[in-house]
Amino acid sequence: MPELPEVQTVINGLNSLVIGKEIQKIIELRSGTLEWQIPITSLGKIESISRRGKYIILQTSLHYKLVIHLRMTGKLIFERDLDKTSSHSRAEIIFADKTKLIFDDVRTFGKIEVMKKNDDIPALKKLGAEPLSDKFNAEYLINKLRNKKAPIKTVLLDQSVIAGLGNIYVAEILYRCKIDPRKAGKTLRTAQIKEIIKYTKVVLQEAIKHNGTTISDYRSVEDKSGEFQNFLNVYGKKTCECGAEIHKIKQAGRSTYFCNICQS
DNA sequence: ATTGCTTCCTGAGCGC
DNA sequence: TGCGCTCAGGAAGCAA
Repeated sequence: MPELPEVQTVINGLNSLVIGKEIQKIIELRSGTLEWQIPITSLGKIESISRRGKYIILQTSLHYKLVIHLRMTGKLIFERDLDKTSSHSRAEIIFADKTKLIFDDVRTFGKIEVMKKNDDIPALKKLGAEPLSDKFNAEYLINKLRNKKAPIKTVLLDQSVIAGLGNIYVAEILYRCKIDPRKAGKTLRTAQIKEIIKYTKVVLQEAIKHNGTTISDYRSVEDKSGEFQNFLNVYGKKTCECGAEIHKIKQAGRSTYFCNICQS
């Protein structure tokens, strides 16, 4: 599932492949995928691409923007042949130079929203700090954890606390910090909170360096798998490096993997 | 205010 | 071979 490193890898790919391309049209192949806030006949060229949390934002020259969320199985695949199709194509952005960007999404939760460049994106207003920014520091997280009775695992998945983490990276971060995912957020010591800050940045940067994690569906814009799955310590694992069994439990409906020897 | 359950959806994997 | 079941999960919406 695309989390921050996968989304960033997609953006890096888009930056080298679609900047400056004129959007001729966008075709919706499955209803509910594409949402037009306003009727638009011409979007213009793709001017810049940015990320906020797990959202991809494409700015166009005629003062519009496309806001894309891949959710669990969404992929943006660049294709030079207009006739090529994809097995679960939900929408296609057709460029004037006869290339296209396919939005492929098995589980159909992903969305593309077209809106005016200066309009607020409601979902973005709720997002917490970018984990790789200076705003994500000990003081910030201490404040956010102050009243959290919920387990730290659940808190770190909350996009209004940190924008961009998902189930895989939260598991890996807590493993590196040696913190039990079941521990209530507000009970963490300052030293532990500092560890979370540190390893969140370390793990995300390492994952970006390896083009993200591919468990099943995730692919880059050039349809390549990531490599960070080869460096996971707990997510989807049966045995810890220490030799102990990795525990798999449910927290707020999500699976959590951890080593109860190393993480206590 | 906080938390966690349910919902959306499809395909993989499993037992029989 | 094929059926039915469970599981995977990001985030919105809702209920406690």
